[in-house]
Amino acid sequence: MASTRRQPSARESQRLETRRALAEDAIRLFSLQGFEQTTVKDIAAAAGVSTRTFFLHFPTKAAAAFPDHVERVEDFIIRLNDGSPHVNPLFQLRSVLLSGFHTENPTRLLRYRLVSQVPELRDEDARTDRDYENAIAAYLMSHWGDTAEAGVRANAIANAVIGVVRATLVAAGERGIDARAVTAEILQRMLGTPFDEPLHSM
Amino acid sequence: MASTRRQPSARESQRLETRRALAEDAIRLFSLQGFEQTTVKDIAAAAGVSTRTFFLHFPTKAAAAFPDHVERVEDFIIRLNDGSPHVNPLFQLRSVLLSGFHTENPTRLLRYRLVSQVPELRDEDARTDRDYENAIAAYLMSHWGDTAEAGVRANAIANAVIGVVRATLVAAGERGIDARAVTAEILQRMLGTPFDEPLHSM
DNA sequence: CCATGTTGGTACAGTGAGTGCAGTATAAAT
DNA sequence: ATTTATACTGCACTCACTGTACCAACATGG
Repeated sequence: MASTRRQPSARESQRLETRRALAEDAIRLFSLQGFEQTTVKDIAAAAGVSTRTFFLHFPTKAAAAFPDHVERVEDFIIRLNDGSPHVNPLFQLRSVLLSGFHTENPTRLLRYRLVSQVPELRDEDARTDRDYENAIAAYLMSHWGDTAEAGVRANAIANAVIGVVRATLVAAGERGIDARAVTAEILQRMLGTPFDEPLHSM
Repeated sequence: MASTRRQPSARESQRLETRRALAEDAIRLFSLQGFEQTTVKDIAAAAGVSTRTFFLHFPTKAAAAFPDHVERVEDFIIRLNDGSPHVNPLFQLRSVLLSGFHTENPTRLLRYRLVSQVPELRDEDARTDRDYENAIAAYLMSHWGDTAEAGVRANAIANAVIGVVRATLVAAGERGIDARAVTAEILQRMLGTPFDEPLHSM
């Protein structure tokens, strides 16, 4: 693949450390004094680098709040394509989405509370969700074929299920409740009937 | 309520005309020379006003591409609450969403092609979708009650159905196809079984 | 171990979105 | 006729983000 995991050379580990410090200080300052009140200059100063360096690591100020996004999407794609090729892809999708809840730790829930309170971070979150949507759509189309109708159908379902998960996580962040059961039930209703079989009663 | 529709006074009509000109020139210039290549200064100059005036009418550059957003959301809410209070709210929701497709004219589809091609406008579009999501969630909760679980459920469903409609419109904008039938079918599958009755087979 | 290319970071100047504020001119209200 | 409200302007300012030239430290091949 592109980045085979080799020994972290002195350079690479220093780079990762800078990135980690930037993300940590960004989230800390956003939580502490608010997103708008925090300038990129503040974040860079806290991490001990120049503001120009910040933009070598993150494309926007908001992106620093989602430092592990690429890895998480990659992991999601791997888990999607992990199962047997004979299982119904919608069942596989549901299973992967629900198993994802197990990886939610307190730190991430704290981050979701921050995200749900800051409009700019919600926007950024919606932006990152598009990568999951595209991954889901690509996965479904790899099973359904590459026709225009399958494309619309795959994208619609991808948007819908990500919408459910996003709403659940936002609710969990805002009200601090565990909404996994509700999510499971709604996904069951939405994905329970196989979408790739024709509808009889309409 | 707040703004009862009276005679458009000389001032109000002038203001509306300025706003209309700004939106029209914004969309025209975005399509013509690209979003990033167009500055707010360009738009204001084309409309014959100062750049400061642009920001009296629209909060951001991207917002000028969605000038009728507030009215459309208001109209959507009215249509949602229009039906009989005894009809299943999910059926009412589906009906209103599908009837909304009739109001899509060529101009709006052209706009959607622009939106689907420009990341910044897609972000703005996602932002405006939140108003629809909140409207749907509020409507559902007005039928289901104001409990925490109903809230999560209502928000999840709102996110899901808006996700379906968004995916459909984006697909329609990108590939120029009429995806209403697919949307209708997916909404039928998603909203066909009443979510407010308990699930028996799980 | 030295020469040389590579890379993470810096300094600096610039663009453009968006805001606060102090105006002006004209429509509207009294 | 006087006052008030409002659509708009001009200007100065902040800050996110970019292009470019640069440096210093590391990596690599002979």
